[in-house]
Amino acid sequence: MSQTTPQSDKTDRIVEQATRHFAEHGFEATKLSEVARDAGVAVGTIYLRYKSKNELLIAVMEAVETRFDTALQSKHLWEIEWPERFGHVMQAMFNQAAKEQNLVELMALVPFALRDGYRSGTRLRQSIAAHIADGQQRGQLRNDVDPAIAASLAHGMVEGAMSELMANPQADPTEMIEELTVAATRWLAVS
Amino acid sequence: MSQTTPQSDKTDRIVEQATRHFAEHGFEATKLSEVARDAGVAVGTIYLRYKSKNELLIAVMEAVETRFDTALQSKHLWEIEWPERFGHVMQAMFNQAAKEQNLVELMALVPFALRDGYRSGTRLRQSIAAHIADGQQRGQLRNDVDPAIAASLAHGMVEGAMSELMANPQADPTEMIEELTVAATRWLAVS
Amino acid sequence: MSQTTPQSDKTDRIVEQATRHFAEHGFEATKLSEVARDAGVAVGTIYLRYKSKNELLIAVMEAVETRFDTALQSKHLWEIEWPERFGHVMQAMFNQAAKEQNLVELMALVPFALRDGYRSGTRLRQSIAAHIADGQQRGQLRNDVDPAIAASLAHGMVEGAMSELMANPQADPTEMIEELTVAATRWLAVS
Amino acid sequence: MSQTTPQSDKTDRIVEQATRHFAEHGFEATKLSEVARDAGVAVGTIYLRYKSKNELLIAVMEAVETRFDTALQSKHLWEIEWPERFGHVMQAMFNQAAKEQNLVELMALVPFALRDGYRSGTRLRQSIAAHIADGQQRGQLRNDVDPAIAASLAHGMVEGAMSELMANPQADPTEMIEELTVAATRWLAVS
DNA sequence: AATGAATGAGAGTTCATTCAT
DNA sequence: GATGAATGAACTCTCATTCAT
Repeated sequence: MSQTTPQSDKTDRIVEQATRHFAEHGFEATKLSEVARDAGVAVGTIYLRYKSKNELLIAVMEAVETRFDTALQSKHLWEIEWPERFGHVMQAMFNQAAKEQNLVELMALVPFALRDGYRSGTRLRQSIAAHIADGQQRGQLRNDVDPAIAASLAHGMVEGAMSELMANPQADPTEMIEELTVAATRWLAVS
Repeated sequence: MSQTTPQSDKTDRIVEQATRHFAEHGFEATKLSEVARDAGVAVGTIYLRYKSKNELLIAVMEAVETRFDTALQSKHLWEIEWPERFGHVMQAMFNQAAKEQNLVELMALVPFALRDGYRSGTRLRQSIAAHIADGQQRGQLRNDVDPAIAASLAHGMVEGAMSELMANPQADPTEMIEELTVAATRWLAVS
Repeated sequence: MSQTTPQSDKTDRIVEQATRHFAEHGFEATKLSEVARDAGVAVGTIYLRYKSKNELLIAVMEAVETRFDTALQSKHLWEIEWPERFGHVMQAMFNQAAKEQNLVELMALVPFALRDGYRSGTRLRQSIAAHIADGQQRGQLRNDVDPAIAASLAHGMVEGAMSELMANPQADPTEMIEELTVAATRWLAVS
Repeated sequence: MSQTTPQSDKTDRIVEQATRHFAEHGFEATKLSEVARDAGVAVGTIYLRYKSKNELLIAVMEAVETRFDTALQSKHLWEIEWPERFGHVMQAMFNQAAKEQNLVELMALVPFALRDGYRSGTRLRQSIAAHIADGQQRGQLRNDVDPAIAASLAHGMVEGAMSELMANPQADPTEMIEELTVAATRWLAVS
């Protein structure tokens, strides 16, 4: 089903290594020569696919957001009732954030590199907003809250939890997810 | 009353301009030559005070955190009852975050530049945690929540709100603060 | 017969110009930008070959020593009997020293730049010591002198002669070589 | 007899520390701020006495040469007969060179820093030449050698010996002085 | 399409020198 | 005379980007 031409193979390896380097060292400290070396291609090959380092970063960030999105749009998730769904949504975001590790931090960095052309997190917040709107339509979430605003606050809470976890490695992830769920439920569920 | 030696004068201008440049362009894109020029000093003068660009960034971040801290520790704030205090704390953080603009984003960036020696946001989260603990002691906030966790989630929410505001300039700050307050109240106030 | 790839071509020009600049201005006063310009390459090209200015100096010094060495190890020289060989050895060192001009002075400078990793003159002194040992084995030179010590004194004498010649341009090189030869012969030849 | 005003006191300390720093780190790597600090004066004070770093180096080198000179012109030395005097002259130069350590190397460096205005070693070679001329007048040294040339070769030999000693710390100074004396005697003494 | 040697603009940093106090 | 904070020119080194092969 999925075609793997030699080209797409290289593209995949480039994005994979770029993701790793951006996550580990940040944007500026990532050297295209090292990305190329680790991807097993020549520097020039990267430039056949992306016009600049900036564009490569955009491609990486879009891939990250797509993965978040996919996690949030799994059919299974949309079938769960509220407020139980909170736990699952939080868990999904959290899992993804944990996998992507520093890329979550990196997303905050993008605006500096690319004042224009890229607004990180937008798609992600839209997916969360869609979940919340769904809950409102089902009458299971309070409808006195703008889904977009609720989504950005919820997104911020997950990032806050990740941030605490990174600053404080002995914190307990399970406890944090639970607290996230409790907070969201009290705040948004119909009483 | 307040002493202003020529030295401290220059230091102030350097930190002020560095803050502005870091906030507007990020760490790497900030040029010390421009910071110096805008502060009205020579590049070398910066180096009399800070051993490196990294150290200058640390100084800037510490000043930012101090300002947040000061806002959160105003005596007046600590005299307000809960859950009303939520509104004022949120407002205070929000005001400060709005003033510091992109520095909030920058705080997420620091770890890449200075993987060690600096953990941004820690002091700020501790101040919030102190407020929450205070509310618990007064019996006005639920005490089944760890203040440290609650603080990081609350901090995240404010950042999420700021992020939304920057991505979406026609969003209404007043509405966001209100929503922040409502969310925190439902989540943490004793019912 | 002799392969000249574009790369080795550039390397040669870089070393050639670096040699000239180091010799004319010393280590610190040599500007890589000027070396690059005179070699007809970009600064970055130098750094593709040498990790730092220090490494470039080492490469230059090694090339100088190699040239001295080659001059002293010419098969023809080793076939001459003692004490006649003194004249030829002295002449060879002297010619080389005259060609390399200030690089001889530069060799004394290296230790400051590279306290470690490079000991200049060592190979040269070893070559001279080999000649002297050869004369002793043939029974044509006194064998109550340690060849290593004799080599360092002889080497010093040549440098002293060069030094005099540079301080005092109207001195006569031929006379100095003759005097060097006489001194060495009286000192080391079996009577 | 010798007046020690506060000024000359400071001058002495400046030259003393400058000597140490130049000897230990070379010309370029010597920082006037450190010299000043170690001499217990302000940087500006150095500039009240010397117009530039170059001039300070000249002052240091002149002081070094003066010390060598003084050692070679001690009345006692001039009363010794030849060829015995060789041993004492060699010893005197050697002692001084050992004390001044790297300054001997530094003397070779001066020409780069000060292409004009200073020719190092000249006075020293003149003092040696005077000794040799004295031996010739007394009929105790061969007079078929130009004292100036002989002096430069002899000077070179001592530097060669020092150089060997620095490159090869387990070499025996006593043996080297002895060898220096033997060489000079065979070369220059009337048979 | 792929390569990777070459480019060169640009930044952080240092430190001799000055001069107001 | 003495100070030392301030200056700013100048250097080494990096790395995104290009392009001949």
